[in-house]
Amino acid sequence: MRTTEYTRDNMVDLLRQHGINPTHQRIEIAHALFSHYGHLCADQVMAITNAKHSETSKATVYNTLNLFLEKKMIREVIVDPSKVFYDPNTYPHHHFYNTATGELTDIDVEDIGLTGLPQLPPGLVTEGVDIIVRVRPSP
Amino acid sequence: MRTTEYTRDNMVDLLRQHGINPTHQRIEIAHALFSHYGHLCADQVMAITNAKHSETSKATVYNTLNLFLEKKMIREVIVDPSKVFYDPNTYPHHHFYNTATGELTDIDVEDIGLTGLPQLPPGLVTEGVDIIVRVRPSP
DNA sequence: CCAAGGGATTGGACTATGTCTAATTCTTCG
DNA sequence: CGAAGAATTAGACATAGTCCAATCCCTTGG
Ligand SMILES: [Mn+2]
Ligand SMILES: [Mn+2]
Ligand SMILES: [Zn+2]
Ligand SMILES: [Zn+2]
Repeated sequence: MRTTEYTRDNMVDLLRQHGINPTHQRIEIAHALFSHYGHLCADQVMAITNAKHSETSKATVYNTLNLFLEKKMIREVIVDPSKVFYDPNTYPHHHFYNTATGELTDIDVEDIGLTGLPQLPPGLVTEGVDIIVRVRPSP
Repeated sequence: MRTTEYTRDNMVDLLRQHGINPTHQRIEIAHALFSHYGHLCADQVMAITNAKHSETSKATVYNTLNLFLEKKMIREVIVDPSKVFYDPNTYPHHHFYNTATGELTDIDVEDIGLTGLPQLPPGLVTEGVDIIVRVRPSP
């Protein structure tokens, strides 16, 4: 449960906390992701940041999203073979994916119990566990 | 545990069992998927079916993979934003995904216990649950 | 204040996966 | 055989994402 206000000033702090130099475009992109608080894909981020009148290029949108990922300020959700979703919620959680509408909904990890994962072969380490529940409108 | 031999004749039966007219190209593609018994992507399927000397076009590879999916003879695994993997194992199961090598490994669903999934909103029905454990070589 | 340097941004070319279409070929069956 | 329908095909097309060299911008030190 988040109560923070997603002002541009707070975005600056957030960027700094992740070791990211807060430039104008980065602040706008962070603001788009966090104020919208949902699961956006790159073209939606681009549309939102360019909605008013400022210009942010496609290259910068992708550069920035990949930088945010690298610095773990956001995470990606891979459920659709044709595009990546970017998720401002980096707290571990899972997803419902509505295959008819493309809508993603969070599932709190507290609720979930997952047991019986096999031992990893030696030399491997777990990066994360993604649970995706694919849903669609009943017929 | 599968013990079937993946001969072309058996592929013909398998295609018929799924209501698919067994043509030369479809038999070859099914054979590639099932004899390799792994998780292949479209370009690998195409490379394998065209390895000897016969010709199967890119359009046919995609047509056929999508037909197999539709008829539920195979399933798709979405873990990499840049390509789909096709899985001849349609028995419910989950996956390890090695993000360094791109390798997918099955996790038997018998082993797994999953509890606490929230109730679905009315009007929605579950299509499937995918658990992906992303792993990488230890540092 | 200016100039230099490094980081950030940019347009546009490029790549890769996947789709579409219209023409062709193959199969089935009377 | 000949017609009809199904399957295959080459190649154009769509689209997400990457790459690159040129430019821009911001900091800093003289
Ligand atoms: Mn991608
Ligand atoms: Mn498998
Ligand atoms: Zn989420
Ligand atoms: Zn599998």
